[in-house]
Amino acid sequence: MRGNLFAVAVDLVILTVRDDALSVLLVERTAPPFAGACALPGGFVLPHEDLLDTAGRELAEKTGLAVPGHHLEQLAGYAAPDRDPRGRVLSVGHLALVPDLPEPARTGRWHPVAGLGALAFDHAKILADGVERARAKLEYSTLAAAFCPPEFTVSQLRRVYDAVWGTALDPRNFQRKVTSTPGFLLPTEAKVSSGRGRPAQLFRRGPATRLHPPMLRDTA
Amino acid sequence: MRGNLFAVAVDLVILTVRDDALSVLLVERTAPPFAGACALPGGFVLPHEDLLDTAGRELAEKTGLAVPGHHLEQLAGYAAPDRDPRGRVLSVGHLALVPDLPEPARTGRWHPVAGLGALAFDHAKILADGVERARAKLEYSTLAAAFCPPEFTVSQLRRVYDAVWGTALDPRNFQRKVTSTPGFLLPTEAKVSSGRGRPAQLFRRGPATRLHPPMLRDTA
DNA sequence: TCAAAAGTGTTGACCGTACACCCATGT
DNA sequence: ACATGGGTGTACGGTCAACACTTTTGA
Repeated sequence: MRGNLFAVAVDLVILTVRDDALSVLLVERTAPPFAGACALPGGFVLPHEDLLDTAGRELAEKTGLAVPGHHLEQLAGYAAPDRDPRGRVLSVGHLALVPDLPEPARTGRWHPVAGLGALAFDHAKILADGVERARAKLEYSTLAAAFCPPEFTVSQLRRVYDAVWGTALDPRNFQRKVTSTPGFLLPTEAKVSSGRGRPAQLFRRGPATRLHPPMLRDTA
Repeated sequence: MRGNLFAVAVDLVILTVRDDALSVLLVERTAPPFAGACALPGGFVLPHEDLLDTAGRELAEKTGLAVPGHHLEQLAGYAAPDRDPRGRVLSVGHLALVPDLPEPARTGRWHPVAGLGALAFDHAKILADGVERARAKLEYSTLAAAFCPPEFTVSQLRRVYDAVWGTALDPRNFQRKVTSTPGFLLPTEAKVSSGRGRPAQLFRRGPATRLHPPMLRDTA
């Protein structure tokens, strides 16, 4: 078998919406290269693991979140010859969408993706790809609900769209759109009053995964 | 640097439309494992290469096509621990869309993707992902033209959609849709008469890359 | 009573589908 | 003349953006 050998790592773009801002979990590097810089959390693939296993393990280690029930998908492979000064490392980027959490226990901090500084390695590129994937997927899937807690209101869901897209969607049309898509939102008995105004119906995620027709984002 | 080492390969899903059938270029394996079985063309990443370099080199070797001017994109990484009996091999699948060619010179043969037998390794999965990606991209991009020769008619383009999607789109509405999308098709001076009927206008690919609004495929 | 947020009704514009119809060519 | 495929016109129906309007709460 010809070909030189690579170390294979998995890096995670873990996104959430905090304070109406799309945010990513970053860790600070303590060892060279790029010591002191921010980086995506990640790690090497162990002998018995498939890529998604490694990604799920890293997600659990960094956030305490179990993989089933949280969205995790592969983004792409990154293998530029000089991307790691230590040698030939191929990294497989992954995208995770999680609800807003208390500050993660172990390591890492949330950073709004807007106005972020330089990142270690080619992680800025991986992050950009992840953000772009997330933006695109909200259009034609029900994935926005992955950013919400188990029970949420239509307003919370709309704030997710507005944060990810930088839009200001019309609350009335948005309401009709999502509630009239079969299987997107399951109504619960409960209502919740968030300070002012009429209390909102609480919903759970439904079984639907595709959004037909898609949500349009040009209402910037 | 911890982690065990991988050999890294690139496998190509090279699709075309031949005789109104979506077809893929496959090579027959001569050496074990899977000797005698069909497989996607591919090869190992060389020391100085990035992934797309390797994919472009393989595409040129197998089809004689130059990379600039032909669509080539990464699909995903595949790294199940037991996917190659020789050891730990990570393969990065790539998707190429090419016009109908004379039977490729060196090696490999075109096979319609419908009713294909078993493939070596996990190549059936990679192929399925590539086909699905191609199907999805025709909806919202002008990529269908990548399956056509430099000059083509609206009918040829429609046959691409029908072959990839298994649809029978309405020729009249299709015509209006593609000709009214700015930058999709550039009219040329020439017309061509394909045996019977009124000669058709010849077009070239335009600069547009997105299709807005998307082409819909439910007219099965 | 007022402000604010949740939710419903309605209208006009746009787009996709379906299909009638005309155009240009080979036999 | 006729069949065949290229291309245009048009009417119907669905969806979306915009916005008036009602409902339900806290202050």
